[in-house]
Amino acid sequence: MAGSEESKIAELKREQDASDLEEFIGYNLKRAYVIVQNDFRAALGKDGLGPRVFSALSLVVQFSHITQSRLARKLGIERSGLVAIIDELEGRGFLARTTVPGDRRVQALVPTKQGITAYRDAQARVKEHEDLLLENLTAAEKQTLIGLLQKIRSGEE
Amino acid sequence: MAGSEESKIAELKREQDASDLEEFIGYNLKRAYVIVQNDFRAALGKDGLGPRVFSALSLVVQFSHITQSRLARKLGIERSGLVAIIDELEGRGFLARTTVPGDRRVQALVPTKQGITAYRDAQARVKEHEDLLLENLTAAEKQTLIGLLQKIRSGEE
DNA sequence: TATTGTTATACTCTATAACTATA
DNA sequence: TATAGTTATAGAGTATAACAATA
Repeated sequence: MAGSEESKIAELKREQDASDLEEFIGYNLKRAYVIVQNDFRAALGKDGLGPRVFSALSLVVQFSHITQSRLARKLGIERSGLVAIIDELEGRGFLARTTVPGDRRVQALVPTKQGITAYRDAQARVKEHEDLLLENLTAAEKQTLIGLLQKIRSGEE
Repeated sequence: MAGSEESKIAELKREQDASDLEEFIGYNLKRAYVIVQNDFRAALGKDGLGPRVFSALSLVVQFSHITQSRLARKLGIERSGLVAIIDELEGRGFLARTTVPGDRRVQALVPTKQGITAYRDAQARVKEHEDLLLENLTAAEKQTLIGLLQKIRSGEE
């Protein structure tokens, strides 16, 4: 009877998991990403920073006086797409666009004290949520995962 | 001199990689996903199937006579979002909406011969591209990655 | 000529809500 | 009442192309 029950479960599992799609890295990445992203939004709440805005703020806090062009390159998005993100961060009072003596084209992005505090707070909350979401992964597995994802990313030009 | 050159490279690498963001699974997932997705689109060309449409076709080929509701659930999207995807596949002649005797609400999705052929062809091309893109990962690493991603996915309700 | 920030625009993906026809 | 498919709509996210100011 244990055998028959096992086979029933196995059959169910096969029907659920056997899809060709499961073999594609891309499909698995997408599905996993959606889960983690939803968790991210839950962590920071309805009026909290979105993932893109959070990432931009993170880099501005860490690399004060970075220019928008450099930031866009770091984030892997277009300069034009960054404008709205910086507008939002400036609107929230988390950073300032400052002029740079010697090159009046660029606008160095400088985090405010409030911005730094908000980032530290958000960072802690996202970390906490992510840890809880991924509690069925060991620390070693998480490290392996990050390593493999960065290996994929390392091929980018 | 080798030492000084090494330290310069190390310093550059540190500046590039030291970001807090790199510690987040979500950020790494997103960046890796974008790379693989772009590769996917390159694999199937400008007028080829998009990732979502490919995924839907895959499941219809594999689970013939699946209903739209079941398919949407399998793909993790809303019923309403699936309509345009099925429209496109039907427009390309890759599947047919067929009535089901006994329940006139549902429309069983049946792949055409052309649809099956197109899927097999696309599947092979995507696989080939993905293998090339990820050639710096060993087969074992790819298996590990898929396993870890599915572990994340397994927590979903 | 090239680069920085910007605007305008369009396209993809996705969700929510409401409708219809069935059950 | 509930479900399947559908429509309408809106909001992210992103890219492309063009522009003004500056180098």
